[in-house]
Amino acid sequence: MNSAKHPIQAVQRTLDIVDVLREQREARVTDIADELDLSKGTIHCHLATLEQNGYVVKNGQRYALGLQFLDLAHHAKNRVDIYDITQAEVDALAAESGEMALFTVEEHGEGVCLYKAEGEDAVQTELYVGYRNGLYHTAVGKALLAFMPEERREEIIEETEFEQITPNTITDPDELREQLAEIRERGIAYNHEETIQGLVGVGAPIRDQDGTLYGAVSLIGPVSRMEDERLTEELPQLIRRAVNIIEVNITSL
Amino acid sequence: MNSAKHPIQAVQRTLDIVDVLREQREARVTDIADELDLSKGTIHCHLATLEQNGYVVKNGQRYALGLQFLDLAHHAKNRVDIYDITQAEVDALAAESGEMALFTVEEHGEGVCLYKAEGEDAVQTELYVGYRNGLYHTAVGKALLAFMPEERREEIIEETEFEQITPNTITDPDELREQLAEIRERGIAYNHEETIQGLVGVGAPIRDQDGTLYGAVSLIGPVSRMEDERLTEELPQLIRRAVNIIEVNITSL
DNA sequence: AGCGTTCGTTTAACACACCCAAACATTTAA
DNA sequence: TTAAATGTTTGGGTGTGTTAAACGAACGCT
Repeated sequence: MNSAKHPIQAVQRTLDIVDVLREQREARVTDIADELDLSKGTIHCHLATLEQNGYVVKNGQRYALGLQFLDLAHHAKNRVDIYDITQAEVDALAAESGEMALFTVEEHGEGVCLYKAEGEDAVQTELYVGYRNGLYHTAVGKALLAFMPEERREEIIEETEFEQITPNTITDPDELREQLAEIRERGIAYNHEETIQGLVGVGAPIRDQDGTLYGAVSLIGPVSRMEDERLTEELPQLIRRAVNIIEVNITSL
Repeated sequence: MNSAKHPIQAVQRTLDIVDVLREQREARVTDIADELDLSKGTIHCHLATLEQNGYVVKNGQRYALGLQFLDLAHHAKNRVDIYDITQAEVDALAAESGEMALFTVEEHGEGVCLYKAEGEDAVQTELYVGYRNGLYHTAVGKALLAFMPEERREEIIEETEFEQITPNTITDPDELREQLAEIRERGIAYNHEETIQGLVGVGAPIRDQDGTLYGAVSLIGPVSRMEDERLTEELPQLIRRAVNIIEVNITSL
């Protein structure tokens, strides 16, 4: 009996091994065997298979993720049609504002950063291309939630485990729903130190004429620079302009 | 009897499926089943396992690579210690020269592009981060070959299948060995339209004091701009400076 | 040097997990 | 409404992945 509830064991083991390598950067056969509670022989076979395919490299006894994943990442990214167009505009946003600019899409109910550009004064964060975030506590996330089909939104909110990351993080589904309604009216979403203390974000969704949601862009920076009319006027204006250019270009795809 | 010669079948199948998705961007169960000559049920189970882990997404009937690979790519990249340092210098190279600048490392006997930066007049190529190239026909590739341990070099040359990509491509192992000796003396490697007609490259290796090879950087541009003393003096000078800065920084790791 | 430890790798055999074919469900086309 | 083509589920047989144990290689130690 195989189905979604019964994943293929051998494949799942391989993915678990990959996950260990992702977290550890380097690991030996024994380390992984201990970690996953499997025999050394098993781990060895899996690693050999992965290595043959370029997904794993070994120097001496240490195994690590292979660069073949870069190729897959490239192809996964280019599946998103608007990637190229958006990249240029996010660069522009970063340059104009001096802050860090991000392009994020939704996948499996989470936000995935697809591109980031650093302006001159950009904050340094651990955020990287591929980083996954809960949608409920970021500017892009709320922008995405606000403008996706209601059905999908409720599905995601239902499955979300709200976590109090900072004092400002929204942990009540109904409070979130209220904010999302406001965002739909305003067209702009904010993150008031809900993810990291001292960090504020402004974001907006990217949609085509039919209202189909493609992703969202945002600017993030320190609370000291993100206040008053810069936060309520200047930056939203920059973002609106960028989103507009992207949306115009969607039609010509 | 399991060993490197007998990879785990189920895992290999999953990797084959991923490979199909890489090439096709989108595929249905039946497409993949036909392509790999496996039953639909089998493909379905594999895809379900991959989807549960975020490595595959499906809209309707169509399956595609998931963005989880971006995360793995990030971690695979950051395994290369000098990535951060090099990135900044490659950016500088691109800005100073106006051409396209690349950072490449060797893996499994091939060159893998880890970072690219586009100068103002940069040529547009299909080359992307993660792109794999034969070492024998690129500037970075020859720079890597020239300065790696002789044993490894011969091992790679032995396994290489030389292909006449352009009229200028080197297809004779001994001719390659001669060029590599010159490159070792000069410290600079060239690609004279050996990969793409009209495209010229200049590259140099990155090494530490012990002579350990870390990777190589290069500038590539149209033959019309890559001639005379710009090719023999100006660009090599830029590259030497960049490499030097990187090499100095290696010590402080 | 020689021993002991600690790895990775190989081996053979058994349990069971994967694959298939076919039935079912679901969508698309006519 | 019917028909065709697709995704999904099922159960059973076989070939395969797992394991434990033995082997070999590479250290570090006294």
